[in-house]
Amino acid sequence: MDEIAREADTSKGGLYFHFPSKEAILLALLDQTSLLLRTRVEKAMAAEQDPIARAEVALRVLLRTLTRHRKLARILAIEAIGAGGRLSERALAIEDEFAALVQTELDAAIVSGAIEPIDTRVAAQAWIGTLHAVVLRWLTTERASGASLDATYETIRTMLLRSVGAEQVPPADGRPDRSTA
Amino acid sequence: MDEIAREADTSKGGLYFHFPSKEAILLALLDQTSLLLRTRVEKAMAAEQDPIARAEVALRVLLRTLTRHRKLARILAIEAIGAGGRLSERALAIEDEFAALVQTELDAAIVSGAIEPIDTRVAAQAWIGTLHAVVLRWLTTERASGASLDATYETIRTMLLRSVGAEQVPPADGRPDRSTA
Amino acid sequence: MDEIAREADTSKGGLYFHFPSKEAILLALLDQTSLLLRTRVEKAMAAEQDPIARAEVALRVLLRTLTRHRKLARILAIEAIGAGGRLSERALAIEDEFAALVQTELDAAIVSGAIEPIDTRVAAQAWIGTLHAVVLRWLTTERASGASLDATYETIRTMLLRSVGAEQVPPADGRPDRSTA
Amino acid sequence: MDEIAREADTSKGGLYFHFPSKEAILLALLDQTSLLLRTRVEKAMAAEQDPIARAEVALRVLLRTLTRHRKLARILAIEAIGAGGRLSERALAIEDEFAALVQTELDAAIVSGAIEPIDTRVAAQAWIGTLHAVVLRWLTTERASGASLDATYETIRTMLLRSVGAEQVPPADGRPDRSTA
DNA sequence: CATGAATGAGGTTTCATTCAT
DNA sequence: CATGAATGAAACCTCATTCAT
Repeated sequence: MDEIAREADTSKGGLYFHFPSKEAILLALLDQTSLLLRTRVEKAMAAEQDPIARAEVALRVLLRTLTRHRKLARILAIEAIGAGGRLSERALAIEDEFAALVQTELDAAIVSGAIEPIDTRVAAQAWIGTLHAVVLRWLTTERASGASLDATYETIRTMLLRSVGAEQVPPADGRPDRSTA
Repeated sequence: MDEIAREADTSKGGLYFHFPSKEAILLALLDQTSLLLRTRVEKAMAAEQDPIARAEVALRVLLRTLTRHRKLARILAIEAIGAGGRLSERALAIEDEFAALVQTELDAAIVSGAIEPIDTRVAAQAWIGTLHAVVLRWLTTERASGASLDATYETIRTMLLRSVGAEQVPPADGRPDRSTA
Repeated sequence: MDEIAREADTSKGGLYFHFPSKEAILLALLDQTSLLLRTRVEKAMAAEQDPIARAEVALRVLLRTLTRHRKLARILAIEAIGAGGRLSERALAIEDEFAALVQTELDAAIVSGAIEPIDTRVAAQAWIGTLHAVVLRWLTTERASGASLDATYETIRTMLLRSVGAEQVPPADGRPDRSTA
Repeated sequence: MDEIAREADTSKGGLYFHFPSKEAILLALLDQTSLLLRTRVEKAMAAEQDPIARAEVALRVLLRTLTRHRKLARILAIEAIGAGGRLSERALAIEDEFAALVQTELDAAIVSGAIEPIDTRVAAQAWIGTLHAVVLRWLTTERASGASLDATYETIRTMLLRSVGAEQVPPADGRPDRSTA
């Protein structure tokens, strides 16, 4: 609490005026962070039409945003989960939210016939879990440059699309991919 | 330490006679657990010939063993990672060990032509990350029955094999799977 | 720390709010005590002109003040020295400070021709060491009354003055001593 | 106790077979050390006839022996005194023993007319206290070479002899000192 | 006699929380 | 609303002593 007060340029008493406990502060931080993430992810998804493209761009933006906010990524992917209590619950619930976002698109992709029927709840969890693993690895090694992360992303993008039997959609950079024509 | 001493039916002093610090106890616990896991996984892998089958059985045994030792799974998948310091390092190193096991098989599968070339380090991380996600979900929800876990496993098995472009190998129970013929 | 907190009518946590460690508390106590002693000693020295008289009054006031604060004398003369670490260093440094005070006067006495040339650093240490011995003896025996301490002081005063070859100066109580005329 | 057992090439249990407590071990160590010191000092004294020479050689041998056994000097001059309880008592009693040795010679010197009447108990304490101060300073600074210690000793020898009004006796190396003739 | 595993009281320090100002 | 001194429970660790083998 001393450190939080110092960083926030206020006093410990001031913190307790606004929040009932330390856990409440961290919970609020998680909420705010997840809102930031959701907003960015949903904005990017709105720019895509195809369900698979929407799911894919969700992951891409998630990864890009987390790697731009290393400390928040640490909190979401490591510290909150290991903290126990309501913090763990909330951190996992946030992952669930993003999984639900992905699941919705996978469901739509099944309806449109783009992919074969599959348990989309588990599939979405797997996608988010893979992203989690990549972020975790990046957080716990300093070498990983942005370039290597981009290469890593291309690899998992290919794997995840294949995992649900999706034809390779064009990369998000807009270059049309005619291989499926 | 009081709680550990109580559970171990000994005293705090006795603990410190055998271990130099609390961290050392937990580190030893991680080592012992990872050894148990490795032993079971490698034994199961030895019974398979095909690289993809070996990789697949590794995941299956890992999942089965972790779900049979809920507390150790909690420690490996959640608590050690969030604990910071050497404990986090070790927990991640253990995941890396299993990823390396999988990577070796994927490399062999590429050499044998069973799957297309791919960045096997990332692919193995993705596989383990997916398993991690499944275990995490199981740990943080009590409803999940053994049956639903088995169903979940079948889903991710299919996904993971597809993700590296592998033909669907027969399930480990020996029933031939002709769907890909 | 429990005992310090109790005596100070505060809590252990309160102590740690004001001091970073137990050692810091004791160090501060040593500093405060040595400041008190120095102040009294220097005030008394300022009232004397003759270097030997100034050195002598320093010892007299030191002894008088220490015997009026038995607990602090215990800490300075016994406990801090045996405590090890920075506490020992500081306690010895405090004795050195007083030795330096005495040394300055002995140097002046040599310059003025009042005493023969001598290694004043060692001589000052010897004077302070003699005082230390007297205080130590008084601290570790309860019988010693103020009267016997005064008699003891007269004996060591005579010895110390003789040790540097000083003519017997008049006692500080102002009664002129013509025995050396 | 672990450290003592290790240094003594035995076990903690073995220690407790021979001694009832840690304090008893240290007390025995003090006793043995003081016996060693007494033996050497009394042997050297026996070689001298003149009381003042005997007192002086006592101090010289004490200093020489302590500086040849730095660890024991530390224990006697610092650690035991600060340890509290029976250890402090015993360490001070040992200093008292040596003071008594010196006192006996000073008494004889008074009887023989070599020095003026004086409170020999206090005088002997002062002599030992001066020696204590010199040893303490040597123990807490590493620079002090043997040579500088010898020079220091010459200074305090002169001071101590003067302090009781003794004619300068010849130094113990046998060279007659005629300066006082 | 010797061993070393075990004990447990006590040590210092931390930190989320409270509250008088 | 804000401050920061104060609280005290709990954390990790130490070590003189005991005792079954």
